[in-house]
Amino acid sequence: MNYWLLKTEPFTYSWNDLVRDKKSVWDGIRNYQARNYMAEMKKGDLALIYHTGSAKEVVGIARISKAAWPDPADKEWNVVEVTPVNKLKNPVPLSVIKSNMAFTDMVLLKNSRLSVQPVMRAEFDRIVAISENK
DNA sequence: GCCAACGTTGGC
DNA sequence: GCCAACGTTGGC
Repeated sequence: MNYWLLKTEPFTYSWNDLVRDKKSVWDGIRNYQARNYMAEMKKGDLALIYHTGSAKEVVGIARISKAAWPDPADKEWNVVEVTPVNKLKNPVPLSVIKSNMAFTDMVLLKNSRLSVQPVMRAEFDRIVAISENK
């Protein structure tokens, strides 16, 4: 089981949109590194959903409900299907992640522009723990 | 609104 | 193959 983080601009497509839609094809990723990570995703993997822009916080957990397949709009690229699992009890802001030593190696901090990224299980668990203890 | 960091493109 | 120029992302 692998863990991931998916970024989205909430004005474009938010966690609430995902909940409303029940599932969503995660498309429009046009970055080779991100594409490669998408190709590694397996059905059942979990992904943190992170809001960029003015939000800058992890808001929920989604499941990869369908592994990567070529984007019908441009077959050079991949899409996956994601399904919401649960909203975090409290969102975990980037500022908290930045100030916590447990996350110094997190891709979110080291490569802030990557919109699809792997997350260590320990990081994933810590984010969930922080979200519940507030 | 600015700009640092990063990725891509294209001339050489 | 190098790298300057340019474009994009996303935090501040």
